[in-house]
Amino acid sequence: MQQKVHKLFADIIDVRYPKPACSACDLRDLWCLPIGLKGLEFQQMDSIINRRKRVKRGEYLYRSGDSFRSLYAMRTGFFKTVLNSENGQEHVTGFHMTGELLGLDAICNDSHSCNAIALEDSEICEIPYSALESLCREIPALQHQFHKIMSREISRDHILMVLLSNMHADERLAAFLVNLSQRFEARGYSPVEFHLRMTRGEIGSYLGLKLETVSRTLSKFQDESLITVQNKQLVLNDLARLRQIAGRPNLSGN
Amino acid sequence: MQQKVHKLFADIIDVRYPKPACSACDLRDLWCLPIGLKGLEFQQMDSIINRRKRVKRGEYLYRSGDSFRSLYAMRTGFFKTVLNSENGQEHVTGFHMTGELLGLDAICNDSHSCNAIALEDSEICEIPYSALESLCREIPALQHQFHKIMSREISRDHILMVLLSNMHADERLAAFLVNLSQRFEARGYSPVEFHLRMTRGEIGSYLGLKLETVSRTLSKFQDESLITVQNKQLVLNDLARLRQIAGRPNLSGN
DNA sequence: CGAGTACTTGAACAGTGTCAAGCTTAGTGG
DNA sequence: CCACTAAGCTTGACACTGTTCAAGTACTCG
Repeated sequence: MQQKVHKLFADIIDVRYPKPACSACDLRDLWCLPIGLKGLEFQQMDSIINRRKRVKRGEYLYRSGDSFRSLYAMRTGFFKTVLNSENGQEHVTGFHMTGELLGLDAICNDSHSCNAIALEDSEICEIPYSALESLCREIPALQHQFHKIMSREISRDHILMVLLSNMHADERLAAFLVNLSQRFEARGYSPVEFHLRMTRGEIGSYLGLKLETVSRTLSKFQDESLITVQNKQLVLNDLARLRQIAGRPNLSGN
Repeated sequence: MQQKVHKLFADIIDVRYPKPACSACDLRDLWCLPIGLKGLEFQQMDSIINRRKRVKRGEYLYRSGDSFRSLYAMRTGFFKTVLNSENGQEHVTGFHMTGELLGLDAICNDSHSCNAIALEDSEICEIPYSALESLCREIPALQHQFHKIMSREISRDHILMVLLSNMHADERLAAFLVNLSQRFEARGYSPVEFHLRMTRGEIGSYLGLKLETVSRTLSKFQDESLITVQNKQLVLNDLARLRQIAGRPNLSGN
């Protein structure tokens, strides 16, 4: 992640590795779990997070079928989640960055239903689920925040469903780029210049398009001077226009 | 709802109208909230459900923008939820029947983001959300069940996203019919003969197809003797084959 | 530096969408 | 109870977006 605009506190907590502390974590400003907690409650939250994992690029955080024990809060890095269907096809259900919670879809089955794969070297806080449920019974603010996070995931998916049913290739791509832009900005990076961590094929899978269509549409945007793209390096030259093409401003919030 | 196979307890609890009792409610066998509760806990659950609503066909249970106070558990009937996007378009995000919980997507915003509209006269248990959160702190089984329900909603949406990105019109339709069949069966109705409560346009909106395509595909299925369709009355003549066309067995479970 | 992966671009094709016309059904009011 | 009307549905012809297949290029990583 280059082009850092605001300095995050990541460095401070890195020295404590491998024991993270929610109280010292900058992700509180995003949508991570501890939003709204106070003094002592942070310590309780810290106490249930037993370790931080490092996941290298290409490695799996969990696989479909793995038994479900923990949720995972992203500290740094970039992930994709992939659902593989019967006929061997893979489908990307999401791209995930700092502050997001992975594994929510596993609660209902007691086992993971998708694969979580790092697209760059990443750090993860493992949150044992049963401990989290216990703590939610003690700390109403944590409980509420957890419910909000699940609810937001549902809302996001509904918006994505609209995108997948109604929108044309260029609208989908524009919405995708605008969404990435917002999310980078919320994390203190440039909203107009960033590095795509996924392949064209992965973008296509996520947006319901073939990789050739993604490639062609990016080329078209470049011809129209909306973006400058060179391999995975991307500059958004006309965010306003991209927003307009996307139609709906938010692909999936945050 | 005709073609009832197993008799439900609906009649028993109807005489108590308007005060429902989870302890006497047959929906426990589905995925409603009180799964796994014991004696006294049922009474606690009953005590927070303050009233049962009747919603007539065509009426709204809630609208996008309404402030969020309660979740709604469906007792009887049939609902659609509709997201309307900026440009005035409507998009059906789900069809909902007995035992399902509506309003989960509203928790994150404190206001509803979609419209819930009855497709037939329905009865609803209103569950004040703050009371539910309180009770979840007291009853671990309820808490866990609530989390499972939200998680399942997320899993479903992911599967629907795969359907919307990858599958052809006939595959979508087949998956849709198989899913309806399963859900009717789980509720004690015939899995092979039922009444569609939604229009072709609503099916199309949900599946990301135009109503003409839905109509054509249904006609095609009929020509191939897979189904018999007359207006909204439907018979599935070859469920196995439909399942095969659908590819993935579950569109959205239960 | 070489091999494999990722990407770009072209041309032909297929599946849905669009537009239009006519038909059926359900609901309303006389 | 029947006639009327609006809404829903079916079907055809045609257009168009995105897919498929293919070939060639450019990266990336060991």
